[in-house]
Amino acid sequence: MARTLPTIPRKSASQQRSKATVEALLDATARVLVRDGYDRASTNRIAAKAGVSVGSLYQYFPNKEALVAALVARHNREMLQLIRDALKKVASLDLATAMREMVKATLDAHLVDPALHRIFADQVPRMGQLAKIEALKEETFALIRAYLEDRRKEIAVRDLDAATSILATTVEALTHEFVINKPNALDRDRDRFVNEVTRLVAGYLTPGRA
Amino acid sequence: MARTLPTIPRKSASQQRSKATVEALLDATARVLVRDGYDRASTNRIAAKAGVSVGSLYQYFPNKEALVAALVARHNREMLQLIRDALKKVASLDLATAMREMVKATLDAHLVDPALHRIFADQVPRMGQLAKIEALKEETFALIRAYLEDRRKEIAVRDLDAATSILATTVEALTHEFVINKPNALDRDRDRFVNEVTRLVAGYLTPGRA
DNA sequence: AGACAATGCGAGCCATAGCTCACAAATTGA
DNA sequence: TCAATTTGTGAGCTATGGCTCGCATTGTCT
Repeated sequence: MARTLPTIPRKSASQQRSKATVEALLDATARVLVRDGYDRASTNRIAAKAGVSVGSLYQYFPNKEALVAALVARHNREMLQLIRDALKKVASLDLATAMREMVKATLDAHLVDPALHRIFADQVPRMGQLAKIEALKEETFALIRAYLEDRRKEIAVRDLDAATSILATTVEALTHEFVINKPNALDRDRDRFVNEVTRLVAGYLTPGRA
Repeated sequence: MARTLPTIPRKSASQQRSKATVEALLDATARVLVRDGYDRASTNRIAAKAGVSVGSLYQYFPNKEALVAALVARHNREMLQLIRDALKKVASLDLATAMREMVKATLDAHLVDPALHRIFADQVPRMGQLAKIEALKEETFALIRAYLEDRRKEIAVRDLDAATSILATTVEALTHEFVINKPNALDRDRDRFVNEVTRLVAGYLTPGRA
């Protein structure tokens, strides 16, 4: 056999292998969590689903908590990226439009993997490392707060932190509830939802105009 | 010893005894949940704390899930009673005042036992019988919806169900967040909070007036 | 008093799940 | 080629916690 191009170095094959293992474990964790729930998602089951042995699992994650926490982190990164992009795009637009885009982005974020997100919300205990489920909220808070700061003059609110908190919490809670209770919503339903939520928060920030 | 009044019948002493046992178990469950968290709250520990044996525990509750579910139900009953009373009082008042009272009642409800409520929210998995944690929301929904129906003409919303859902979810989420993040809030802080939330929801229902 | 029922007891069974460890296979570098 | 290193394996150890069951105590009724 002609061994073609032996000089081209494969870039760290071993690293590649282990990376794939880690990815497989995270993917399997997500699938098993969704299928069986948090309690029934044993590390043995997850490893089996990933096609690796438990031993390998514990080579990359010190315990079950850390494994799930890593998955949460990955999921939060994906969601947060959408929020970030949306707020970047509307930085220069008016408040009502910006709010609308933020609500839409939040909805999109929740549609990344609703089933998994629901498991996180309903079954994964927020304690220890898992408390970082909340990290998403904190980062979102920072993004929104930065935007509001920019537009401070246009909004009718004294305490910016309080307003940010109200905004972030409200939009998050409403979006979560909507995705859970209307899993089969059509585009039309989603538009209506976005309309209502936008009206709610925009009216709060700028009470003047209807 | 003079056995005084032997003729007066104790009303069903045995029933009384078992009722006390059940109460002790529920109280102990609450305390152990708050102290140790859901996972560490073993039935043995709870029985010990209640001063009864595990066997007695399983005489009144088929399993751990049912035990915690019973506690959740008791807690929800207490909270819901406050909401119910508040809405009954304001049935004839104007919308803004009614909203304010509802927000205040929701806050009071969350202050019944914040630590326990937090455990329910953060650690108790919403599955199986425990899903009834959500029952509180549904009943609150019904109460609010009935009120809004009464005042339909005054509010600027097409879909009453949607409005109710937005209202209930928003107030609940904001109140929850407030109680969690500001556990040592003063009356002054609470008033401010109630003001803001009232403005938010009242502005949503009646966009006309600021 | 005596019998029957209701309630309480708690050592221990059993299933499960997190995690370890001694070993094997793959990969790399020289 | 061959040792050294990285990566993978999975049977099984250990701890834990839900739950049972045979027995004891308390209470009731006649």
